Amino acid sequence: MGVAEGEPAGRDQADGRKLELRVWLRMLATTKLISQEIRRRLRTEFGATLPQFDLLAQLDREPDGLRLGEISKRTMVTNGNITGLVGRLEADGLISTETPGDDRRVTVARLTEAGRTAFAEMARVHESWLRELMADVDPKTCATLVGSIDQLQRSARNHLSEEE
Amino acid sequence: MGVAEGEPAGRDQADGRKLELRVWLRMLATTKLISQEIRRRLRTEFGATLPQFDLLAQLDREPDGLRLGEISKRTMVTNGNITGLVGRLEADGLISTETPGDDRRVTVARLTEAGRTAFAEMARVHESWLRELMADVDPKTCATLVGSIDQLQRSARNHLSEEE
DNA sequence: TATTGTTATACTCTATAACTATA
DNA sequence: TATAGTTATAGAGTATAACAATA
Repeated sequence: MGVAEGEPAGRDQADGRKLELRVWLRMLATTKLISQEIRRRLRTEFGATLPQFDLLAQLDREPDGLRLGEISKRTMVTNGNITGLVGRLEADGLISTETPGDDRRVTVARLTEAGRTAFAEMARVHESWLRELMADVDPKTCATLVGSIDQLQRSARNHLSEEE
Repeated sequence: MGVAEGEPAGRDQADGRKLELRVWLRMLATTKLISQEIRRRLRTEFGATLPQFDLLAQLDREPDGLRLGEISKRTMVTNGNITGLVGRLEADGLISTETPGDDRRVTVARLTEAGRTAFAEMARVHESWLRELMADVDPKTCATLVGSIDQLQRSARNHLSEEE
């Protein structure tokens, strides 16, 4: 979890047994490092949190809005906590909610015009932060990473506790 | 942030401009997916949290213990919050603290015997979880990932806000 | 009965700043 | 004055479970 691994770099290939652990520890540390920086900047520049940004990003690509349960799945935030997140964003005027159809249990959230405008700017700046933070990464490495991480994500999904 | 990217997979290489963003979003989502699972298991099996596990792991590789400030750096947890973490772990009997030298400002934490035993078991099981979750990942991909993520971490470190 | 979402709760993490004691 | 760590505080995240309304 921590940054320092405290082990020589040369034996990465040799010691295959703990390779998964090494990948995970590095990934966790790196993600923590970057996400702390991104969270800090989101807060100071936009007064937003990462889960809020994530939620807005999901709605931004769905002009018709999303049901709260679907938002919960996509953001990996539990239903009960979506209620609070949506409440805060609605209070800020960035999203609105409605019950669109006949099923009165359903709530759909979507971006307001103000929310769409605000998110566009946030996304633009956010992307530039990532380019900046990853400036020293070889583009080929970058391209490889996308696929490798996808593979990792699929594997993890397949082996979560007892489902599907 | 979210899991679904909602874009066709084929253009990863073509659209180089947003490659950094794509890497980051996938990495964040994957890390969240896995760490939620790991946190859940740590809690149910050992009553521990991820930051606690991280702290214990740092102490496990330092038989002489670590100063709190050093723990703070390695775990990327602020000084003020280390106090609380250390307090909880000490209350559980897993670590002990002392002022070893003449400088009475310094506090060093180290694993107790019980803590070392408990962590050994936690680490063993934790490693098996990772092997399980990453079972479908090609070993070569795994080996590549270690280096790629290291490169990414170094880049991010170099471009954090105004330091070093 | 199952589903959608809300409420309630408890705990932890996260971040900041002011503070104490020591050097 | 600078450093090591503590205390205080505020706000969010995280997880669980019980619950209401609807289907």
